Amino acid sequence: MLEKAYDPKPVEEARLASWDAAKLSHSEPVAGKKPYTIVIPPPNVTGALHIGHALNNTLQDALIRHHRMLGGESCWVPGCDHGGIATQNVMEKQLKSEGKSRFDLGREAFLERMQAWTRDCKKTILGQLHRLGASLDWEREAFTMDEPRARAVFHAFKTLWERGLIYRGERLVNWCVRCGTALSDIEVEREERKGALYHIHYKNADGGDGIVVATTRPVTMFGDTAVAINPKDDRWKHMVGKKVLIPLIDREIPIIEDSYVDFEFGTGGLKVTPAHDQNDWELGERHQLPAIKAIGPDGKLTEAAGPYAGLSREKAHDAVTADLEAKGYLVKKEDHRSAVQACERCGSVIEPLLSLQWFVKQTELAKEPLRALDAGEFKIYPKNWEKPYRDWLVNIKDWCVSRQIWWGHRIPVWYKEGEKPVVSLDSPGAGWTQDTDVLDTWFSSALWPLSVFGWPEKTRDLDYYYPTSTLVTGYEIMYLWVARMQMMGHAFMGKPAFPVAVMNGIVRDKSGKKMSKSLGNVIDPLVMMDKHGTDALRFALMAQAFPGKDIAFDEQSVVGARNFVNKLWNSTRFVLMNLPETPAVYALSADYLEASDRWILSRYQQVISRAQASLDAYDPAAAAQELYVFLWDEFCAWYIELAKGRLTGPEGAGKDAVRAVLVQVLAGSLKLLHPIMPFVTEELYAAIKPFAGESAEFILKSGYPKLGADWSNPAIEKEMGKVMGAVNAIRSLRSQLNVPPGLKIKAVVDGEVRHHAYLLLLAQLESLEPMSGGRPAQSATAVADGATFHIALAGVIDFAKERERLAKDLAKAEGDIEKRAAKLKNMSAAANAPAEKVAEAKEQHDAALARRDRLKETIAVLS
RNA sequence: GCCCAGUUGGCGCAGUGGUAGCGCGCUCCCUUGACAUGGGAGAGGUCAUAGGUUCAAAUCCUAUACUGGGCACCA
Repeated sequence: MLEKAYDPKPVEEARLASWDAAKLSHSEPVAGKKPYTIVIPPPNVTGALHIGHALNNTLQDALIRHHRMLGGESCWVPGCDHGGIATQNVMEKQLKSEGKSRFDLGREAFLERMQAWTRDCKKTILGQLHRLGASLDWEREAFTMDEPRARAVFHAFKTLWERGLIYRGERLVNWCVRCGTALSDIEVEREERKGALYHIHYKNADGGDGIVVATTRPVTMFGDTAVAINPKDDRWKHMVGKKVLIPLIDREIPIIEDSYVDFEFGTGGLKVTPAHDQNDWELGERHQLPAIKAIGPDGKLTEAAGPYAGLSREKAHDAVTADLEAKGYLVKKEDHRSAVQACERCGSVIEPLLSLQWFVKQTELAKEPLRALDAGEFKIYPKNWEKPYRDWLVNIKDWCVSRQIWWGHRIPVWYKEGEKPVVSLDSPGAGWTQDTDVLDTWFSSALWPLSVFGWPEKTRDLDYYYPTSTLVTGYEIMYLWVARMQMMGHAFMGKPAFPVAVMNGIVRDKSGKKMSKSLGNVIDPLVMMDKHGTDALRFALMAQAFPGKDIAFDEQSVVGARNFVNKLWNSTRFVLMNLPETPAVYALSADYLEASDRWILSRYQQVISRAQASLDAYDPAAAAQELYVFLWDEFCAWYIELAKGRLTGPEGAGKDAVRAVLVQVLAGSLKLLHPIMPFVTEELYAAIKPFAGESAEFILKSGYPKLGADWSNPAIEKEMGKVMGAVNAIRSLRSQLNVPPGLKIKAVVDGEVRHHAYLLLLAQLESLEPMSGGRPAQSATAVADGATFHIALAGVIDFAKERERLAKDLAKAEGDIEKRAAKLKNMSAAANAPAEKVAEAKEQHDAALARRDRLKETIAVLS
């Protein structure tokens, strides 16, 4: 017999062990069978998983399990991402705490240490996924930097190079001074920061008045190669063609005209620094201006800054502004808010820096993904993400893929004095040296759906599993990852990597703030699992995972889910208690069924299709809620209570019939819940399956629930609705009169109501007789739809109070009638109101009238 | 500046034309043989605002306000 309360820990451990032993989540190509494939968004090896991973992976697991139950060959590929800069930063922090830097170790020793760290980290992460119940195909574990993936990366690089889509060139790139590397455009975040706008006087070289320019960053002036004005700007027109001197260093630069300059901003004079600003770079190109670097890759000023050379950006800023003021160059300083770019990984301010980098041309690669989107070959859920995705592809810029870090795939290009560079995995021979940069981590991530199946080899797996079926990931990496996988998929396989991408939201704290270590509001999924059980965490997340929406996560939701798990446990316990010890099969049959049986079967049938439809629409929250309400409010609260009538009675066909309904509906519900709560459902299924006539070793292999016949029965649902209404009315009356819940009372009924036995059972009635003659003395009245109940309570009833209570009911009823009458009037007057709806409204209106009349009648008798 | 999403009871959220729902919290009652991780009964919302379409609007349209996000930015 089951314990009184569900204890997750032993069940989870035992079930995981049995699933592993049976290799339940392993997949091999099966000829003629269409696979359902998902590749995991590989977590970075930066530490442990957070609650967002729990959401993302539960979502995928639910889809995988669901498809497996539907009979598909499901394959979910696990793995981790080496995580480039993010991971290197973690290691550098570690080193720093030891008082070292990566340069102290040297490249080789550093990479060795990274490998060791990676091994540990992978173990942690995969262990956590396992613990979460993720039915990943563990034999297919991949890593973005393992040998097969390295081959894929090399092949991709080489192919793109040969197609002329990769080039090296000196461009202005986003440079993170702290990380010491270039970044792509989407790895920088923009934020508005408070700053100042400095108006600086540049004197004429020949001694004239000169010009005043406005800038937020005076330090960049050492890289100025011109001052630009708008050709329509009369204030400065006379300056065109003249030369001015950069303050403090007195280097001569020309005044040029360009319509880019906004003469309403600042002073109308724009200092042009091609080496440190994108717009200035473009201006420089137009006017063939030289680019002078004033700031180096280390964030310090260069020789171009004369006396300030060697100072950091920040120190130089202070020194330069102070000197400008002291020497009278500073005309004005005003408060100014400006957009600053920050490194997404470390938050430091990005320096636009001219440097030699590798780029992947994007315009051509974006063509096929765009076509696929427009052709409906690729869909994003929820759909509103499709527009930003399209816009990004349309306006795409070349992708800077080289990073000046050590952790990553080294760029497979070799150089030798006097030779053309060669693309090769290994050294082409003596005297050749390899490029020291590594590739952007997203380069290997972009190949993930291909590389995990052995591409570039034409493997059986690749042929079978590619393209994958669904990608589930957070919307924050739609450009970084989703779009790039599609580009690579089209480029190398001629097909999208997946026809569907499902975007999950961000798990925030309960007040809606993003979780972060510094805020101290991080929720550890492991802690939640330990405290409340894995199924509870999974259910809590799924129940809130509305498509694309962020979740405000409150631990209370897990407690609620834990209670639900326990409810499920106990409902099974109840059913088992009412079954014989020696298993017998209770198959569903139409014989001996009562109204309540037909009612729950009708409801159950609807739930089966709705749960499936919701999951098919990638709406797990709808499925979870549907199942929650069905199980708790309908199966437990009503059906089990009604079943007790027969279960406490004598053995016989009727009792076996109710057992069959209990067993079959419960077993099916467990299957429906399994994708969301795998552990408890497996445990309970094992206990119930002999009675359900099933023999699958695992619930996952038991198939999706189906009903042999069509049990849909709207008439019974309506009929039972009336019974429930009557029960509620009597219960309400009892409660208001403070009748003890256990006390059985006598009642008489005026009007027609069916299923007296149900009323006796659920409303705690001793008897229910049809009213003969008048209303019983000393009684209170409950008015339900179609029937009036009087319960005799000698000595208990305060007539004044009873009248008051009924008057309140009457007021409600009158209000109700008013609304219904207005609606009916509207509809009747309208020519285009559907007849069916009008009839419905009429029926409701008449019922309300009848109810009011019966209330009035009762009140009249009382007074 | 452009675009997208959101605005529903104390809190978190469902609800795409026909009498406002759920979870949590709150109030009262109940340890009745599945479950107090439970049961029963309640209180609590003019569905952001203003217009419009419609017989009928939380739901469709248009504006406005606020919140969040994406994109692009004037140095």
